[in-house]
Amino acid sequence: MNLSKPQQAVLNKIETECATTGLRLTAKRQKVLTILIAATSPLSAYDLISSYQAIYADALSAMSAYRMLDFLTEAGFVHKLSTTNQYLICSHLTCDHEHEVPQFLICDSCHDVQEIGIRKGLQDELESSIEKSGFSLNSPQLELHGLCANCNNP
Amino acid sequence: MNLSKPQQAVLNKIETECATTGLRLTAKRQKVLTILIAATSPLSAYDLISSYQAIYADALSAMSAYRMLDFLTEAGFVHKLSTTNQYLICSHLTCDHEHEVPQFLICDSCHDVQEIGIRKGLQDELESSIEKSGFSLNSPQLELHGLCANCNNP
DNA sequence: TAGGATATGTTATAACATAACATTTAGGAT
DNA sequence: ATCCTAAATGTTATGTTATAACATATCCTA
Ligand SMILES: [Zn+2]
Ligand SMILES: [Zn+2]
Ligand SMILES: [Zn+2]
Ligand SMILES: [Zn+2]
Repeated sequence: MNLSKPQQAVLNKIETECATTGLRLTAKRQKVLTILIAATSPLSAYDLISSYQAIYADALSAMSAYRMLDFLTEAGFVHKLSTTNQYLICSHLTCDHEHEVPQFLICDSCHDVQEIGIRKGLQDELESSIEKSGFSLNSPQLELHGLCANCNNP
Repeated sequence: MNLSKPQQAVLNKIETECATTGLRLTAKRQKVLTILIAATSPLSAYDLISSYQAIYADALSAMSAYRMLDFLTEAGFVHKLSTTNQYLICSHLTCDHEHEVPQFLICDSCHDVQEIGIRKGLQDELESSIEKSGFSLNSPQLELHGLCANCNNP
């Protein structure tokens, strides 16, 4: 499986981070990551399984797929879109800035997804408005549905 | 099935609104609504089916359940939590103010859910920050996970 | 190189959701 | 009132997403 240069950079970054933190990036996990990095749109778990079979000529069981997706999500390399039950590589792995609260703009027409970071001040206000009620946030993630620029002006 | 006074008010409000707008609130839909209004926590579609069977001694097929949930959601009476695949009655049906962007605080410990409205200015900023990228929002709904006040201070 | 922790394999099944087509019901036009 | 049409519901089957439970393999460390 061939990755473009920027895609390879993402993989390298993850490898480095795993080496540093002690997370185990096994061969299978790396293959799964590679598929997600190369994907042009979010994949369902079973999409991933099909791709894996097609690309590596090797089976990936549902159980394993979910375990690996959990691992990668937990580590922050991958995000899950819970409105569509799909998984995608984080778009901000090779950025300098710290990773912000992920906010996804999901086009309901062409299914393109853009990951943007929520502005700090906005996030703060969101959090403070929430914490007034005694609620403490875990990890907010916003999934916003609508139409992308292309689909708006066809 | 007995509803408390405020619960009955919610149902009445919905009945009135349907009468006004021409939406058809059939007997089955009303029964489904009643269950959701009386529920103390969000229900999965299959929870609803079980309750329906238990309470009305009558079958509700999965197909029908999903169709009714779609209808009620579409009408704005019910919200779906896509992070948990559950449905719940809107908490703001009998409020005076217009319904705001729904924002759910979901306790990952006790599974309590609180529906709050996002402050107008915050919503505006969220939207404008998004629309700069040419994206036009459909109906944003925020689902935020964390710990509720009770579970924070046990 | 033994032993424990972590990861993966395997099988089965649970939980969530929709397709396709038949039948019934509600409400308006004649 | 009767017909007509659209909307709602019934029915059966199946597709899709996700996890349980237990076995085996692999990795790391002492
Ligand atoms: Zn990200
Ligand atoms: Zn689009
Ligand atoms: Zn609401
Ligand atoms: Zn709680």
